[in-house]
Amino acid sequence: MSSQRRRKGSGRVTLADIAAKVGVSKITVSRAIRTPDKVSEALRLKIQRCIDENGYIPNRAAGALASSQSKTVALLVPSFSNAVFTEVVKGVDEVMLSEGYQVLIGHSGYSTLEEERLIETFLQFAVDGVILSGSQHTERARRMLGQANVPVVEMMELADNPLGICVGFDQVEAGRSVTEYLIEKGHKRIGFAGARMDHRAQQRLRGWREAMWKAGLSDEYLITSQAASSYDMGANLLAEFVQRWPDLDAIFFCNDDLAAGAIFECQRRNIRVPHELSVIGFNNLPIAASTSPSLTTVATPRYEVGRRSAQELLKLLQGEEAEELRIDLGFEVKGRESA
Amino acid sequence: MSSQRRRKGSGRVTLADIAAKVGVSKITVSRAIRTPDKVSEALRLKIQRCIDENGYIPNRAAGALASSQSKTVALLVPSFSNAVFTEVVKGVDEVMLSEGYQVLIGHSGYSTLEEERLIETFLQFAVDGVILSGSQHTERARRMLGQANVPVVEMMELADNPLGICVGFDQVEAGRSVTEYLIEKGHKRIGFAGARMDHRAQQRLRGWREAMWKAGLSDEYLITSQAASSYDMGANLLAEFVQRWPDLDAIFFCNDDLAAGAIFECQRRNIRVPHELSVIGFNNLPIAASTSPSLTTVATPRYEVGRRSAQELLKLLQGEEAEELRIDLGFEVKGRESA
DNA sequence: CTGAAAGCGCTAACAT
DNA sequence: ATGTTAGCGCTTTCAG
Repeated sequence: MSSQRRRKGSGRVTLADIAAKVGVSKITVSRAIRTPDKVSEALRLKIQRCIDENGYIPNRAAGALASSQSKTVALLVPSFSNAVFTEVVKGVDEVMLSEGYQVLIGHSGYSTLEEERLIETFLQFAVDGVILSGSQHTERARRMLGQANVPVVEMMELADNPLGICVGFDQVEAGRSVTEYLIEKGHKRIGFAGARMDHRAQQRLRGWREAMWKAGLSDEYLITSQAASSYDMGANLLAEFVQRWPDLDAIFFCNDDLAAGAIFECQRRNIRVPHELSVIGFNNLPIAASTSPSLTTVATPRYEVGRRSAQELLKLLQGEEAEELRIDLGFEVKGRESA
Repeated sequence: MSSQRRRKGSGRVTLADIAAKVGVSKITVSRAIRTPDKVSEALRLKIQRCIDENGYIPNRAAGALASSQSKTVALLVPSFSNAVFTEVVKGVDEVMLSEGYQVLIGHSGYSTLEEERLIETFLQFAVDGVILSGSQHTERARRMLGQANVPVVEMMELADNPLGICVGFDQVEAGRSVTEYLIEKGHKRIGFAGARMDHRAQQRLRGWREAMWKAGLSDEYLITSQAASSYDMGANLLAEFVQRWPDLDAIFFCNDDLAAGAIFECQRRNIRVPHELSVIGFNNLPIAASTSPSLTTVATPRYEVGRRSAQELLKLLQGEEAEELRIDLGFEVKGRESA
């Protein structure tokens, strides 16, 4: 007859159920789970058995509410189809998992507006920290992150004005370096081919341009597209380059997908790489080592960026002050057959 | 003063804060957000302004707790680096987002034990539904899902005994089909090359074997590895095949990554594909259309599998009964240059 | 080592 | 159209 304002509840087994069955208080069950050494062994075992038998699964929403700590962090990447980020995700995930944090992953599709929407969503989940890709965010996203007062790490590039701290490498410098590598090899007419020109690709373009200027070479051999990067797009870009500038020495493709597509197109057109034309890519994705000829490219520390970002976030989460605001993990020009 | 059992709280702006500032009750603010038409326009506007000004972000943990629905679903994939699943994720995400659900993504690294761990974690988040890859799960995972009483969709293969419903295509049939395609082309010595032999790859292998038997052909040309799939592995497998069986007609690689790697190796070895050797892959990833020669493969409806899985889960979430338990989305042999 | 009471921030249920 | 009250399932705080 206990009727009167009955609520549904989830119908699942709760901490209170376990407590009642074992004949202890809720807090003791809670302790047995979270701080086992604060509960006598006998009791702990008894509680554990009851938990197993009843398939009790703690409700984290309740826990988060009570402790105002969700033990989750948000990780925002531009895209899953971009293999660059799969390793970043792996690095973040491994570190966070080992510290008992759950990583909530979102992909913005290279849209800062979608990123803003995701930040809002994840903030609703009361994430304890946020890892973002890049340094380009909407005003509102910045404001929300500020108000929420959560630690933020930006990765993959070194922001001038980091929201919190940033972990990555100098994309401009990388673009410059690899262009200088080509120049040192004696190339003069060096093109830049880009697609999906996100902020990082634009920085590489800037590096190319600076290197060309510095060497007194022309930066006219430039074709970029805002469309998505793909093997096909790489093939198309190559076709356009050889048609417009038949006497080109080399082309710097802003990523390995494009460069690999260009290599395939060269095979079809019987353009001998690197004898007639040098091709370089960016990122050192697995495909770079496998094509024929293999692809000269820039090796980027993606996995390490993920790990380090997570480690730094963890420090902030534990209340430590950041020592370095901009953590540079470097890059390396990887000479192979194509250039 | 008012001291006595004070708790920390999150320090963030809450619904109560907004209610107090506007001078209404909490539930009215709640309604203004969730069911705007149940609040007078004037009040709604006033509340909305206050929310914006104060940067209020609803706490979903609290909402989930109160309503015992989280408006989130879990999506478990074996791997992010496998491009097959990036499209599945995209399909699921698009559909779920459009219905106001947030998708929590986890990757099991092809381990059913890791999958079990993820299921437990996501169940702690009180997800409303779960989408799994494949039909292989641990006993404990099955039990947890059963007890949690959430709708489950398994995707990518057609389980004999689905946990809930399943959405995919017949992997055995696909393996058989593409082998028959080769047989019809007049090939007799057809090899099967596999890596990371997950359950789906094993089913394709079975299809190959069945087709070979049916045609009275030998199934001796078989090499598989439990190691991860990669371009390199494809190249290695090709090398091993041509060494062991120099007179082979064709090789069915269990996925496009392997097949592409094999194509690259053929280029290096000057093995003319398809004249000397036919090569086929599986999945029709973007690379299949781009290599030279382009890759004959099996087009699989990955994106559609994602969308449909989400749609079916949505139906279950709304309490509808499942009409079909096994939803077959088919596949298509995609003839190109390599076979 | 164990427990009682209070409350995290929100929504369901029952008013008016 | 708006409000009151209770309570979701857990952890914190204070006590013993």
